[in-house]
Amino acid sequence: MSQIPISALTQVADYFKVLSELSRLQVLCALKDGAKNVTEIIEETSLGQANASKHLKILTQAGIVKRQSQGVSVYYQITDPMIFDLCELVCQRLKIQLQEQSQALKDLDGLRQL
Amino acid sequence: MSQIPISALTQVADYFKVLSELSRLQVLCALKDGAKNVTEIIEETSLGQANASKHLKILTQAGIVKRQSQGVSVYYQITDPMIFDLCELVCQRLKIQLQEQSQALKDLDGLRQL
DNA sequence: TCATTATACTACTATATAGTGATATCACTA
DNA sequence: TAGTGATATCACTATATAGTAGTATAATGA
Repeated sequence: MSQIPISALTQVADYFKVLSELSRLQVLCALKDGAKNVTEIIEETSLGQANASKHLKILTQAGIVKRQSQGVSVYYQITDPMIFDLCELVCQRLKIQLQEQSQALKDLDGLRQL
Repeated sequence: MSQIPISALTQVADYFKVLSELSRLQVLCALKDGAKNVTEIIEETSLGQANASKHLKILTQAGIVKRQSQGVSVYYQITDPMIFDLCELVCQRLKIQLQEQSQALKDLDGLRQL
């Protein structure tokens, strides 16, 4: 029945999994305006060094960021700005859901007055 | 520094987390062409009954699907087709990455001939 | 060469959750 | 009202992974 092969769906799920951690989204936000080295990323995200390093590895392996040594430090940058489109779509959706909830609350409040 | 508040980013991460499981994507695919009841969903996805029920609850709580009792059975349907846009974007990206990898392999192969 | 700084890796703990069998609940029917 | 089928929930196990302390490696400068 499923037209889409499991293997493809698994890859999509894995991609979403990379984006499903607050810490990694924080790293991506830190890189939104351009490349930064690990120290800068740590400062901006308040992640521990080892932890930041681990997340950067995961993001690199997923092809979402790109690693570039420069002297003693390592610069990371976004490979694919598409991820911000993804986030934007999700944000819009969450906003709509909030509005609907708020409207439902109002309706409920109206009911109470009967 | 981070313009985006942690709380908003957390919600985005949570939304991605819901989409980061193969089983849940399978359920969503099963619902792509319209509402189905739990039995049909189980048949199409080969998930266990308890497991399917759990995933349907998670998808419902995330506002991605909608639950509707109809007699003895319960029908679920997609609330927001936007998720398929998300999947499509990710698929496109994965395709590009595959192409790049394939090209890199070719380049490596060319190198070998020198 | 030694010291220092930046980054990565290893080993570990704690937590979250996917999957599953058993049970509960609910709607319908004989 | 008892029985049946559909769905949800509970309790449990197994697994994955986020965070962290400590250590290793690599580049630079004294």
